[in-house]
Amino acid sequence: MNIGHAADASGLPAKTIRYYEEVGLVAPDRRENGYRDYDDAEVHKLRFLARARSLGFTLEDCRALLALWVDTGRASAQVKALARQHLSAVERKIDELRTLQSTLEQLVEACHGDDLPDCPIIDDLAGSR
Amino acid sequence: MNIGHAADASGLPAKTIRYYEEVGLVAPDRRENGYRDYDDAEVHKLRFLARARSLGFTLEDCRALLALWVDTGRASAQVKALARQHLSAVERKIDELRTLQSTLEQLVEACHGDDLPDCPIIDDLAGSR
DNA sequence: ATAAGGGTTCCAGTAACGGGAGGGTCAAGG
DNA sequence: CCTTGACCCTCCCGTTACTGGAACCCTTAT
Repeated sequence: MNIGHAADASGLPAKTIRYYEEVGLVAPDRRENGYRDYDDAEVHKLRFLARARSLGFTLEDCRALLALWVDTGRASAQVKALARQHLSAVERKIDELRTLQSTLEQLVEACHGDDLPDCPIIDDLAGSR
Repeated sequence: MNIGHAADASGLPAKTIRYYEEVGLVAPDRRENGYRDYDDAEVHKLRFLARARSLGFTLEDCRALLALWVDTGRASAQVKALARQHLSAVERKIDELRTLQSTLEQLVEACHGDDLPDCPIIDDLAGSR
């Protein structure tokens, strides 16, 4: 299976698939003409990666998850630990953004938004309170 | 004022201040010996930048905000528009992360996290439902 | 004279790709 | 037989906002 077809089958752009190969996440065979040749196992890997990335795991996380996937003797605790770690990071990020959100909301609300120069947002940035 | 002192006064690392100069956000004088020399106005600019960055504005946003700051005839509507745009981006990001969060929570909860290999998280990633 | 603690420039690396140049390959149609 | 179009290949650069490090200069104190 050529990379274009593998891209369709996995939902990943061909560019991304080549990149994943470059960083050692997949390793398709090569044909005589130099074309990459994806078998079902590699395509499955690609879909695994696409799903893991869509959940926000980093590529390094993905590498670890792939390893746990192929290791049929793994402890589910290992997977759970990774997922929980990632979940914590996501939650921290949400908290961060929520703080930003409320500050920005206050500023936006305080600003008249008319054609006069007086602006509480600029005043805040300039440190004049 | 040397860059080290300007760093202390603004809360930004010296490295960052040099970077801001490289991208044209600040332009301190130079002394005979080549050292950068920050006056109060430049330091104030640096603090403005530090505050804007802490609110999550991109450097390009910061460039625009600086321009609006020095333009004493600006309309506050322009500032408000920028802030609102940024606020929207933050809110979109929060929504994205919340979706991730709930999916991850479900997966984490479904996983026993023991020393057996059975793992709903891996199953999800592998697409076996 | 030397050592410490500034400062300077430039280069490389980060995460995860996307765009584009320049070129080879393959199947179908005139 | 040749061409066209759709693939494929390998580089290399650009993205964001810095951070670390190397190699070197300046100033001040001992």
